[in-house]
Amino acid sequence: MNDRPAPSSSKAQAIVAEVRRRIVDREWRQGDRIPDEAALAIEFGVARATVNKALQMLADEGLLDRKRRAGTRVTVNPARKATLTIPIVREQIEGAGMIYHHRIVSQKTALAPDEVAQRMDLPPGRMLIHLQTVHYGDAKPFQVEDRWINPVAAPGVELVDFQRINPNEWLVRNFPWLRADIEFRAENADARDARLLDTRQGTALLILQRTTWNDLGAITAVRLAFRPGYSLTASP
Amino acid sequence: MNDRPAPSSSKAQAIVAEVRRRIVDREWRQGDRIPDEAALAIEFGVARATVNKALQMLADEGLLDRKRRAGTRVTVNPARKATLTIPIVREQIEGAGMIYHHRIVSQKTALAPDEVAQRMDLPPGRMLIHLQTVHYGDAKPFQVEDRWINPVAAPGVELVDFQRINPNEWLVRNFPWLRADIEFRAENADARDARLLDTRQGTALLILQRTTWNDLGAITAVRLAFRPGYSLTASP
DNA sequence: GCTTTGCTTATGTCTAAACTTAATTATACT
DNA sequence: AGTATAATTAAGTTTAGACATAAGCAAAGC
Repeated sequence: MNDRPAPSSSKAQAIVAEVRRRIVDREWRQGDRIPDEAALAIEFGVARATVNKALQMLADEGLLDRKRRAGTRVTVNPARKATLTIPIVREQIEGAGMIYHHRIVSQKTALAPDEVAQRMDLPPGRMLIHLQTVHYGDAKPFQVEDRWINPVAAPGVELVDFQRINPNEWLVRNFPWLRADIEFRAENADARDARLLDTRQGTALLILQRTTWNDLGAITAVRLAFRPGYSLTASP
Repeated sequence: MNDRPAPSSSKAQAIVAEVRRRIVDREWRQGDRIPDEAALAIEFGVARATVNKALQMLADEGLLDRKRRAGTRVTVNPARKATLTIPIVREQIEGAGMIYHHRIVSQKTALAPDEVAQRMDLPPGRMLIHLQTVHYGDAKPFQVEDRWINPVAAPGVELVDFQRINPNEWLVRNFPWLRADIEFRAENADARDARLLDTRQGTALLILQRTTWNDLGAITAVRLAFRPGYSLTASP
């Protein structure tokens, strides 16, 4: 129900819960300065480091604002954060109890279009691998993937048989990334999307667009179009 | 470019960076067990607690898997996490240098429809406040909000003048929540969406649906429809 | 062979104490 | 008054040491 790391029962967790309660019950109002770490340490009978850990968690969550010397305040307008897990398609499909398979619709080496080169911070004129893949769950199309891979940052990509392992899994297993851009959007299905996803042109699709980099430059830029009606869940 | 909490320069941060480098450079491969905290503490010349902090950060990020006694391993299939900040509409619009205003299209007390009652975990037959709002940036529609508010969990809601303060801001400032459900979806604009967002019926819209609870029960359930073409950015 | 039991180990958590650093407040100076 | 400077404070970080706990391992028992 709350943060990931938390193994539920620990002094720090208990403090997190209690502070959260005080905020929700409005004992501590938005903008209020709360007692300092030393005071809370005495109140809860723990070391200051433990209070520090608890308050840091709440600050990461966006519920508290902390500044050196100025103290800790309850965030006034918490622009709350949500964490979303971007799963591996296959695991997602199999996790839902369906049979997974994928199909490479097209694979070729091609000049990066301007739009792609720009997204990947590459000079124009680079040759990239272009892959189009459909992922199926129980033989029904689940996701359409349009991917460009940079062989400079992902050496060996030319030799992979993507019929056997899908492009995402191969990349994820072989090229951890340092930085990524992730973007969500809604788009009306074009003719190709519609055909591959077995739906009508114009249907609203959830689009995830992601570009990843390692120390050698952009690894890959991908556009994922989910099947109509798909919804993505985020946890606060 | 990386984690939120990080104050950039600290021993723990340096360790995070170095471990990340070793993973990216494949000195430590996926599935490999890495040296234990004690060994890394000696290697980096710091206390074990410092190594622990650094490795915890990387584990939270999903790059490492840690288990008691079993040691720490590089995650095999990192289902990476992304954080998205759900901003206050007004701040978002003003932050983009536009003039913000909102318009309450309708406000009434009404019986919760089944679908809404279910989403809010409420027994059927509850009276809720139903609000429809359009948020504008420079007089162009930016977001359409369809909201149900539970007066039991948000007492005082009946007395608020939502022409003056928009529903979201009032709620956020007065009723911090404990738990939330957040969901993203794409939908084709219906007639009402199209009219309010000044677009054509059928246009693909990004939809954010969110329900929040405090200790008194569900506070509010809201469906936000963003203007066509809007994209949401997440950071890893 | 299979299961149980206990030992061992790596991480998880906490503590007390120290030092660092940003930011506020007070003070002295112009 | 306005500005520069120093003192103070609260959070940020680190350390060394301790104990807790889950999980792997091996020996003993069935």
